[in-house]
Amino acid sequence: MAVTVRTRYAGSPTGYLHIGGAWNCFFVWLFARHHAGVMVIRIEDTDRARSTQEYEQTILEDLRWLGLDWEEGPDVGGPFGPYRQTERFDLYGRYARELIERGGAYPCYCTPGELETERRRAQQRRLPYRYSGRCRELLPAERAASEAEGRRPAIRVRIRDVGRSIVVEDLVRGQVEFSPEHLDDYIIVRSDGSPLYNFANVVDDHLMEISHSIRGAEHLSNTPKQLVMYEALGWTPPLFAHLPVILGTDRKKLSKRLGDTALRDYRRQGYLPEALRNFFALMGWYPEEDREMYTLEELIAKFRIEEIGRSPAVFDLSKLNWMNGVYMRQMMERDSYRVVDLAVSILQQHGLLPEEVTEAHRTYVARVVEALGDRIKVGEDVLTYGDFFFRDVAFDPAAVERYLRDPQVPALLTALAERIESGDGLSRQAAEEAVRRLAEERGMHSRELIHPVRVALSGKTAGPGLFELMEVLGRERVVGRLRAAAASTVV
RNA sequence: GCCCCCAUCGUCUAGCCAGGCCUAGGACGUCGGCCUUUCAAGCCGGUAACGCGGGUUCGAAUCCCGCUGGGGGCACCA
Repeated sequence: MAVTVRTRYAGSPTGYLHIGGAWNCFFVWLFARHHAGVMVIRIEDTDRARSTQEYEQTILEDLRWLGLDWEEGPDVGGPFGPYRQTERFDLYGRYARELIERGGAYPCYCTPGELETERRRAQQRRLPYRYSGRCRELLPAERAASEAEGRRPAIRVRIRDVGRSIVVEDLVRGQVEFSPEHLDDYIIVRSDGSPLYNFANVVDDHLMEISHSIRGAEHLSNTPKQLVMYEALGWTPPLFAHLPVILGTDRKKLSKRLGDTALRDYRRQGYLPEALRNFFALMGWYPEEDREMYTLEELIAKFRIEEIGRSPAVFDLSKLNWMNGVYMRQMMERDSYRVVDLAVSILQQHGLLPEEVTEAHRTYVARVVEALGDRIKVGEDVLTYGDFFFRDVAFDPAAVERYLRDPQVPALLTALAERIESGDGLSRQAAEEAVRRLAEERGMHSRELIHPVRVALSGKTAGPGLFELMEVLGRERVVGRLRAAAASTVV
């Protein structure tokens, strides 16, 4: 039974794609690729108040950046389109009517205000809220009366009549049983005619012939409601797989509100897509017992949805940082131009390089990157360790306090400046020679000179080797900065 | 409150389904050391977990029950 795997990621454009969504989509994608199936992207924008075109764009962009691709979607089209739910409203209307005809749903004329009152009353009595069921068995005359009042009905699915428990067969969780008495008749179409998630999702998954519905565990409790609809419509539901929820350090579900959970922010800070993917693979799943690093091909080959864990996972930033560093070092060796590209874009973001970079700019950045070496774990480290290559020194007060306060420092810096100035050029060998010789002549340990010089030139106590740093900075700037530091510390 | 899910080091997890191979393995972090002009990187070493209580069994991290804890869901959000 060679069933074609068709799976989908359903994103709602109500904000930037966040880490949890990206992770979810990555697993959906791995599954599709492992089974040589079809990956579909569907935009679930039925919440018109919060959805925007811009967000849809950014979600697609971010997924592409992550390295994912899809055969069908709003931007690439496909045989089951459209792939944007707002463009499928007629479909939902049609199946809502069919559902009513089959007795699986009914119009409900209660207004949001009335329902709110019911809800509050239940709350006061400390009872779990359930819909009163007022519109469940309306006579045609009563409907007409409501219509005459100008009421537009919402549509509710009939769930309370299901006399037996509903079992969800979940690929990662096994069988999960829900008793119908805890389920409620649920609104699937708003009074303005727009569908709600649970309904649109069912209609689309069926029409798009989705074979596997892979989504976050927050949807597990929705599943019985959806199963009721599949059955009422006479449809075969897809296979379900509910992925564990990704938690923040506060042990709460990562959400768009929390900030800094947007994939885009990681991109901006200079994280690498390959590192993110590898890191994602280690959340909720572990391809092998004693290994962390995998190529994409390996992940695709090894991916087995049954092996996914069931417990929520905390997003561990420090592990991501480590892994990004590993990939960064690798890239430095194999494709250093990519690190340069990354550095350039980070510098541009911060206004330290113009929009149009010249070959000379790139060459300079390449030298900086080389000097910084594996201190760059994330793109932004170019700034944290090497901003002074691109702008005036911003002195770290603690560094100044520690290394520039000695009264003999200004004279030393001046003396060094003089020697360097009189030499020609400033290779790292020349720099080293000048520094070491001066130290020797003054009868001091070289590090006693090296530290103050580093602070004078970079403003920091940490960074690339001093002599490389001096070479990249060049004679003129080195001399200027040494003098400037000497002058300001005299005070 | 009700429903559902989950439970191994601080974190990601292996082991659990097919109980002994587990004095519980790996990784991140953290701590110490080496290297070193600083910081990284690298190398070496240490730290740290089967939530609790009952069963079942010769034997339980592994199976069963309860408790506790954590998470998710209960919208005319997705």
